[in-house]
Amino acid sequence: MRLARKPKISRVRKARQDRALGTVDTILRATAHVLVRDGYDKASTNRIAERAGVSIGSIYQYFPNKEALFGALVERHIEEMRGVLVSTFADVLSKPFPEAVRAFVLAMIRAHAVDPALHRVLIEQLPRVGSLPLARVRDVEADAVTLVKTYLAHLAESTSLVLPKDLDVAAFLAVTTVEAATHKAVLHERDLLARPSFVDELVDMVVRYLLRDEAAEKPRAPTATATKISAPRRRRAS
Amino acid sequence: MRLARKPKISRVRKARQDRALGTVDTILRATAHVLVRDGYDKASTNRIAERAGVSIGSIYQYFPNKEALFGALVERHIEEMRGVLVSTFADVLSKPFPEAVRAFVLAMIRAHAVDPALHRVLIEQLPRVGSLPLARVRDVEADAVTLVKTYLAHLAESTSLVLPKDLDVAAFLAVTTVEAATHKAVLHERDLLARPSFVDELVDMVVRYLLRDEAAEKPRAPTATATKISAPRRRRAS
Amino acid sequence: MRLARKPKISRVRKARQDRALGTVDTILRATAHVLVRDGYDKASTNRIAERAGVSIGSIYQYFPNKEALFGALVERHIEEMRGVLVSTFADVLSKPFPEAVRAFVLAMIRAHAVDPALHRVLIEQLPRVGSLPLARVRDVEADAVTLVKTYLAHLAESTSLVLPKDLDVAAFLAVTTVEAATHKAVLHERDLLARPSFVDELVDMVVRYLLRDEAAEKPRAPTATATKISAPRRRRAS
Amino acid sequence: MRLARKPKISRVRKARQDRALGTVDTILRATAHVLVRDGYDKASTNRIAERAGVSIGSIYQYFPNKEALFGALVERHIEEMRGVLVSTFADVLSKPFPEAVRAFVLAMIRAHAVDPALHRVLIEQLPRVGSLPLARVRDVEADAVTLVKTYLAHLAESTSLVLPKDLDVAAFLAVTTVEAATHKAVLHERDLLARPSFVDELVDMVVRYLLRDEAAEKPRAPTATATKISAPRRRRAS
DNA sequence: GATGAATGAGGGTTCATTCAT
DNA sequence: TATGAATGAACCCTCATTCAT
Repeated sequence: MRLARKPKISRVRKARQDRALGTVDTILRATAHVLVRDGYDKASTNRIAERAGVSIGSIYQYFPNKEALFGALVERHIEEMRGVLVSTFADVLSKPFPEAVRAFVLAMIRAHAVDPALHRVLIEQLPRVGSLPLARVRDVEADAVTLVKTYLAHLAESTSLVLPKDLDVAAFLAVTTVEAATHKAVLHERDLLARPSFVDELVDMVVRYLLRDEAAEKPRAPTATATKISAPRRRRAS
Repeated sequence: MRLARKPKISRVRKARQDRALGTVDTILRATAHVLVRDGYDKASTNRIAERAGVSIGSIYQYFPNKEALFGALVERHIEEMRGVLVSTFADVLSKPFPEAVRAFVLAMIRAHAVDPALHRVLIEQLPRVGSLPLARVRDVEADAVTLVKTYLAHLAESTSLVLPKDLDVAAFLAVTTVEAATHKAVLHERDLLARPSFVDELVDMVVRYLLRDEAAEKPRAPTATATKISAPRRRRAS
Repeated sequence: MRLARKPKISRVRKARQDRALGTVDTILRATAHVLVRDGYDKASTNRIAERAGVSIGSIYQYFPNKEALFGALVERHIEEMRGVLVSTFADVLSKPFPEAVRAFVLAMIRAHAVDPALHRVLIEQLPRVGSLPLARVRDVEADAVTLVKTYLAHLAESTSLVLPKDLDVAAFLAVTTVEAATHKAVLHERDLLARPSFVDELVDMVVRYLLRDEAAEKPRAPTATATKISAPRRRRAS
Repeated sequence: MRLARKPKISRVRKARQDRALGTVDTILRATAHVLVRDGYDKASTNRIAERAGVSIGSIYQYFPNKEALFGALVERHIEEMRGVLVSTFADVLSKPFPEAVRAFVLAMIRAHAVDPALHRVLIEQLPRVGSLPLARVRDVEADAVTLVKTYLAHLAESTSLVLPKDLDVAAFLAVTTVEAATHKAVLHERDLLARPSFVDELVDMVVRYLLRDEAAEKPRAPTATATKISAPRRRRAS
């Protein structure tokens, strides 16, 4: 007979560790932990409360329901990722093109590295029926697309670079490509990700795509470095 | 004991419609329908049975449990997509390079167009904890990567085309890019997808990436295939 | 996906073996087999039908419902046991007392040996809520008690044997003791049952109880061995 | 979601009655009640919860599953019976033999009288497939057999009493006989049980069996204990 | 008769949520 | 505020029974 015994010793200790943190934070951490450890299906509110070292009632003190709880976690995770992205974007804009792309790629990788395990459960297991996780991710991606498009439009106007004509599509492809490659690599192809060529190739791909070279027509254009240099030069030469 | 069952006219009519189809097929269709209409969390076996116009027992006559039911649906969907892909791949191999890429892209779009709504729920909502759904999708993608890599290796040997050095990464990027762009466009960016430039740009991106032109340096290198010609011109002269 | 495949080859073969038997008999055998092999909880009508090599419909052709099916099996088993008992009882009546007891004990053991495995499931697992198994067993035991009582009464009248005064209780105790000891030994104490002393002791117990010795009054009655000998001698001494 | 719950007056009142008792106790009582009233097959967890005046969830708060629930009930019942038995056994050991037997028989009757109706369902209807109910009963009986055997061995050594040679069988028969007779009488033959002769006869049977009188052969053998004396003497003088 | 696909009431169990303390 | 026992709708699944063929 299993009576409700509570040898919650370890639980209590764990909870104490987080004592400094607010209860909300403790709950959110526990949510992430349980989600990663046990998967979405097993992540019941009771289990989360247990892990957090608080009573189930306390969860409902701060979150109206389970969806809101997961929503807050998603929001928080997305914001962390966005933070990494944004802090990088800042100086991306001022860099010469190929370097900007590389910075963008690295930022994306860094963003995905914030908490890959959590990211994975969030993306793969959370029910996306409501408007929760995936929708928020899409929002972020949409933001990125807009940003990139703006950046490209700016480039096109202020430099002589030759860019794809349909900037909507171009920005979409650039962002989608970098995000998808990064995402898949971080989650499922760690060995590919580890190769130096991974970033190089990904950057190369995006640069080659976005940057159309006029150089072909002007064979002698001496470019110091491969990618970086050629690009600028290419623009509306004629 | 089964007493007078309530008429449930629509249910009966629905059932009669599908009478010609096997029960298994009816159930699978209902599963897809409910999944798309109500989302995974609401797709209970009882709801599916109701939609199928069969009793809950009939589902368990053909599927040992719910997971197997969804598994069968995933399998079926994946096979349909794979069918589209494979039937296209056949002649891809014999085509000159850029056309091969275009064929590949179109095949991927067509594959995703088989049942986009279902594809979406399957990808986004099915719990990927078991081994079924996502794993199967990854299998297919892994197959695609292998195929592409083989194809590229073959190209590199039998032609004078210059390809990326790290073919593992190259194949991964090519497949991931095309799949991701296609997937996202089909599911969430129908207006981008509708533009003629979408395919053009996607093809362009992949071709520009995979194909490095030596022609610039070796103007006379006359390559028979169309492949060489278009791309070549692009690269940096110096 | 588990479709209703029917590689019922072995099933069919099994069924053929019983082809000579009537369908009812085949079903009853299958019922016993499944009951013994899988236990009551797993003995579903479908499983029984499968084992019998007939369709589930055929069972309902011959038995109105599951209870009736098990009822028939119980009836049959009880009758077999009763047959063994009765055929023994016939000559018990004419035997001198201690031998009669021994014959009775042996008959009981033989009766329980008819199909111990089946007997066990029937006794231990069949729901006795209705009036089915246990009730029938009790009927048989009640019959036995009556028989024994009659026998004892007859003995008391026609001989000078001294018997317990309360023949109701005496008969009850005698039958209960022999049945219980036999039952438990056959089902759970095979090693005790195998000892020669088992039967000897059981017979001894009953004889000592039923037969009160006049010897006490006749101190010199020299009995060679303790139990065995004293008893016989006791017989119609007067 | 829990909307306005229906009054269910009796349920509430019943619940209030037991409010003092722990929920576990209430559930266990309800289980026993339903088991006795409706039989095992009808004793669904929902029915038990209803009877207990608690929600079905409360059952699962304290018992991991249905088997554990019944297991706890069996355990509890067995312990109660064992308690009665043990408290009696204490002074059995110090008593002269026939009185010890009588005490044993009375203890067994008292033990079976703890809750005969429950005892009956537990013994007759609980599926003994798992390891719980029947196994536990057998454990108790095995303990009794061991105890009795030890007691007899002690007697044989420390007194001049003549006992059966095979003490394994003797102890088995003694315990089985007393248990079976008691069990059947309590459950199905209340009128026999009510007769004073019932206990007398049962005690008589066991004593006669276990105790072999040397007195016959050795008239003068004066045995201190009451045992020897009573037995012989018992026979009808006339 | 025989078949077996289909039926659906009902069983055990889970877990988000409430509320008296 | 915090607690956690209690709640009960709903889920997945089983299986005795039916009936059109």
